[in-house]
Parts: sequence; structure tokens; C-alpha cells
Amino acid sequence: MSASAHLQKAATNQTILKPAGTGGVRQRQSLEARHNLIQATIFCLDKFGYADTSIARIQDQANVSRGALTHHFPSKEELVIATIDSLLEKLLRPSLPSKKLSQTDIVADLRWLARNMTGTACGRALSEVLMASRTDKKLSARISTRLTEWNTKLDEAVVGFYASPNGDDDDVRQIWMIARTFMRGLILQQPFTPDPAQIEQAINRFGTLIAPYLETRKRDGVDDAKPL
Amino acid sequence: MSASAHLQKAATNQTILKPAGTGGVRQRQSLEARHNLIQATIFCLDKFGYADTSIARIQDQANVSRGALTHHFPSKEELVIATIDSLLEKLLRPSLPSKKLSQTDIVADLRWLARNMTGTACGRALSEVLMASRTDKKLSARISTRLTEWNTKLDEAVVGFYASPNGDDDDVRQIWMIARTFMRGLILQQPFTPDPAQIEQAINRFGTLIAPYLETRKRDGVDDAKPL
DNA sequence: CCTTACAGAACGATTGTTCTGCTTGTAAAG
DNA sequence: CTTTACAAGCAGAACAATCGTTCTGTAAGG
Repeated sequence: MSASAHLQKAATNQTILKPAGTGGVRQRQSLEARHNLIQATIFCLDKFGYADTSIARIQDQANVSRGALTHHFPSKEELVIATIDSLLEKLLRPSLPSKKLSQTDIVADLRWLARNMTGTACGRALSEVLMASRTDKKLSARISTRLTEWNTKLDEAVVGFYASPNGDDDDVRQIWMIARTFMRGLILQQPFTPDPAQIEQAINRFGTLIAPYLETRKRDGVDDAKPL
Repeated sequence: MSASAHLQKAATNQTILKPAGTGGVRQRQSLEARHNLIQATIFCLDKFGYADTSIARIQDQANVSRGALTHHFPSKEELVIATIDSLLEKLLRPSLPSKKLSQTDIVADLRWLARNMTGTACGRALSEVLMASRTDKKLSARISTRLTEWNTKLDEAVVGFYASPNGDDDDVRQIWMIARTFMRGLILQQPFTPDPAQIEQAINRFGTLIAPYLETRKRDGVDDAKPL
């Protein structure tokens, strides 16, 4: 099955088009293979969890040979780190280009945040890696810098969208940090609260808790993504 | 090393004392071995994470032979489930018998809650299992009932300690569920926010967010534990 | 021509489970 | 109280399966 898939993939290879002077055929295929492997890793992390995400499963999911995988990522750790980078970037620039921000409805923004962190494969995959990094010090050492930077970027973005009634930007940052923490906790709370409606109610209630301390700034750019 | 430890353990065996008609020597030793194995499992879950908690590591940590382990727990799943039961019971009846509740200080209670969920080996071990149960459906099926019941017990206990200003007990339950979710999220947020002071500030701020909607009931029993 | 990209076998280490003995507490029989 | 038989408790080897890594060989773009 695997071998035929490789042949099939080679058959669909089109050497004619060359997007815009972006490297040769080799480089393009290489990047594509890397992307497929990272996508497969995200899929496996979400579906099987960190403990059961093995190299065999990943290469199976990506329809890529063992040799190709080890060529692009010499160790599992490298693959995981590349996946984390991809996840952080993806979660920072979400795929909601057309959706306008709901001027005053904080709860709507919270729901969007919840969906991004617990309702998507990327969000859940990142949670798996975060949990694993708690005990895997080698992994933790390699991603901690990236994570704190990512968090800082989020803080900066948030104060661009929300303001505090008393002008304290730090409080805005802190409140949204609390919101993100709450959202992450939902993944661990779900086994206790299987009813989705109850989860949604909790999100709504949380929105009313923080609403008094946030007011939306007037938005200028329309095409601005919403990196919360 | 392992063999000598077993001999040493056998040497300290005292067949004279019999606590209070609690079974024979066999049963007592058996229960003790079970307890040791569960404790070792909690330790390994906390230190190595779910992915790297193997049977070999557990039996090594518990100073128990492989045969003894498989005798008490025929499969790894059985050991994990027994460990979860132990964790839930332990987190429901915490070891704070002498500490009186801080009548009005909700933040103090929150700090205590945070410590129980993220500051102890038991709390972190439970988080590891919760995360694993998300993808391990076999495990999830065997513990989901217990978890929801545990959650209900907590809800009932909470309304015994706190009341809503407008008399809505359900809102009290919901707010404390949000608080627990937030605390669980702290484990996943810590990689982003390495500074413990910032975490503590967030807990304090969260306390001010929920404080307006909670008021403490007058406590009657002094020796009441605080199962939040 | 030669370096990159890949296929796949082989590796030792470790996983969880099953199995065979040996020891020993315990309760019934004498 | 002594003896005996039996099952429970346990030690440790053996098991196939799977883990991540390393290696050799092949094809092809530059």
C-alpha cells in the first residue's frame, strides 16, 4: 500500500509549473514533504495523543517512507519542534480573514478563542505538546523561548484590540492571559463535564466575569487578522 | 539491588502485631504492596509524564518485582485506573485537617485550590491522566463515570461553603467550575509564563473577578475538610 | 559528475504481557 | 496442638511487538 502510494504521488508530479522562481523542483518537493510530515504529526498528536504518536504512525499518516522522514528530520525531537513552530505560527495567524471583529461582543471573541484552542486539531495538538514539555526537559529547553515570545506577541496584539476602562493596559494583558489559561483548562475539564452545553455556558459566564474590565477599541484595519 | 531489597523487606516482617483484627498477614502485605505501587505510579506520572511512565519504571520506583506487580495488577490499565481512584479520593479529602477556612478571603481559598491542582504530585499526576484519557478511549470509558460523579460531589460541597448574593446556587457551582478549569489551565500555561510571580498575580486577579458573585456561608463544623 | 532526496532493511533497546516455578500464610483434617 | 494440603503471593525468565535510530543502496535533479 505504501509503495504504490509513493508511485502514485510521483505520477502526479508536475515539473512544468514553477510558481514564481521559488527554488527548483527538488526544493519544492522537499518543502512539500516537510509540510506533509508536519501536518501528519499534528493529526497524530490530536488523534492518538503524545504518548502514542510514534514515527511509524506519522510516516504512515503522511504516506511517506521511513527513509524520507529520517532524511528531513534526523530525530523525532526535530520533527516535534518543527511541528510546534508550525502550530504557533498557525495559531498566531488564524484562518479567519473575512470575519470582522464583533465590536462589543466579548463573548463572541471568547468563543472564537475557545474554538481555536480546544475545537481544532492544531489547538489540541499544541496542548499535547505543552503537557509533554512539562516533564520532557530536553524538549522544554528547546521551545520555552519560542513560547514566551509567542505569549508576548499575543499580549501586544490584545492591547491593540481591547482597552481597560481605567487605562491600565497591563490589566488587559493579564485578563486575556487568564482567559487563555481558562481555555486551555477546558481540555482537562471536559472529562468531568461531558455536556458541551455546560461548557458553552461556562464560557459565556466567564465572558460576563471579565467584560466589566474590557472595552473594545475602535478598529481601523478591516483585513486585520485576530491573533488572540 | 532489587533482590536484596526484597530480602530486607522480608526481614522486617513482623508477624506478631495484628493492628485490629484487620485480616491476616497476607492480606495486609498485599494491600501494602498495592498502595506502594499506586504511590510509585503517581510519582512516575508526575516526574516522567504519562508517555514515559512504563511498568518497568513503576516497579523500579516501588522496589517491587515484576511478578508482584503483574500479580496485583494484571495489566497496565488496571494499575492506572486504581491510581486514578486513589487520586480522586485523595484530592477529595485533602490533608488539611487543622487549617480553618478563611472566612472571607476567597483568594486564599483559590491559592489553596491552585496548590492542590498544580502544586502537588497528585494534582499533576491527575492532569497527566486526564490528558491521556482524551485520546485513549478505552481508558476514558472506564473513568468517565467516576469523574463526573467526582465533579458532582465537588459541586455539592462548594454550595455548602459559598452562596450567591442573589441566591442562585447554580451560579456558585458554575463559578467554581470555572475556577477549577482555570486552575487546570495553569499547568498548560506555565510553559508560556515561567515567572511564578506572574502566575500568582493571575490567581489573585482571578479571585477579584469572581469575588463579587460569591459570599461565604457561616461555617459550623470546625473539623470539616475543604473539598473544593 | 555529484550532491540531494529518498527507499527500506537492520539495529539494539524497551514496551506490556504471559508463563513457569518457588515460597508461605492459612484453614481444614486428624 | 499438630499435620497436611492448597491456594495466594510473588520472583523472574521468556515472549512478540514496537520503539527510535543508523545504515546501505538507488534514483534523479542541478
